[in-house]
Amino acid sequence: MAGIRHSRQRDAVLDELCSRSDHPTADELFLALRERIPNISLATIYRNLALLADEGIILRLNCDGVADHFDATTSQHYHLFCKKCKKLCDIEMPEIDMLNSLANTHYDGIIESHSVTFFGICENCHSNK
Amino acid sequence: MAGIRHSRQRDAVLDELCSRSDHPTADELFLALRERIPNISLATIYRNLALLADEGIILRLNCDGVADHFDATTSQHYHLFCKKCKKLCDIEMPEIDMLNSLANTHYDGIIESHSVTFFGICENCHSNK
DNA sequence: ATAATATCGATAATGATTACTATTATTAAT
DNA sequence: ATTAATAATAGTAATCATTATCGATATTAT
Repeated sequence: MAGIRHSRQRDAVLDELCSRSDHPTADELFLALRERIPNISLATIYRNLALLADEGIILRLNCDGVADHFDATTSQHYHLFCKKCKKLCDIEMPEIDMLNSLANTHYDGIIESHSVTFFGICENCHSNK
Repeated sequence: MAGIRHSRQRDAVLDELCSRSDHPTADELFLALRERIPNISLATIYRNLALLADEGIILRLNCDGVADHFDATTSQHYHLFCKKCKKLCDIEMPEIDMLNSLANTHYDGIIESHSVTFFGICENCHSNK
């Protein structure tokens, strides 16, 4: 929150995102936030999510085709996209640093970072089977 | 091409994609293909790319926010998104099988596959520095 | 050659996201 | 606390990638 202005709407966006463990889309946040702030605009949600993501305060999760999801947990973790419930779930595991160096041994460019998404079945769907 | 019908347009889409080493978007293919087939429709490109991807004949590459890219090389390789030229480049390296098993040791669901994208600077941009 | 079926081109529709604008709120400086 | 400068808001229009629709045309199995 370094040097970022505060507004009721901006604070509410971050607050709502921090309070949930799922990874809502802008539209899902919109539905939740209009309970508190009835006339909040969807554009305001998008604007603030973009700003917070640019500042590194939240994460923007891009999962193919569908709307972006957002995550207030910026500490190291990975995500799994469950093919049953179609949700993004957290996988807490240390960063796989060797991926970058491994790629570098096969490539003459500069590998700076990577993004990994796992696919399969989440804990919930698996245990409720 | 098991059991798939052929048409001038469909063959041309696959042909064009196979002939290039970049990873064009539907629109980029559209621009190239209308040289050969002046009245080809953008919808036809999209329709055939979707079909070919569903059949596993080509790959759909989803890179955040922007239009999907397509790749006729389905053999194992990874991609790097170059922050200088903003292009997707191939990284030829064997599949990192241990990623799935590593994730499984940290997670109680079922990890079936993963997708990795690297970020950095491609060979071209790096050597032309 | 014919009938059944898939594909085509053209374009409208959709869904996610961004841009625009007049109004309102927040901040920094008096 | 007032004020001036600046940023954020709501509401909505616009954009961009992609998909759906539909009547006309092409492809395939018979």
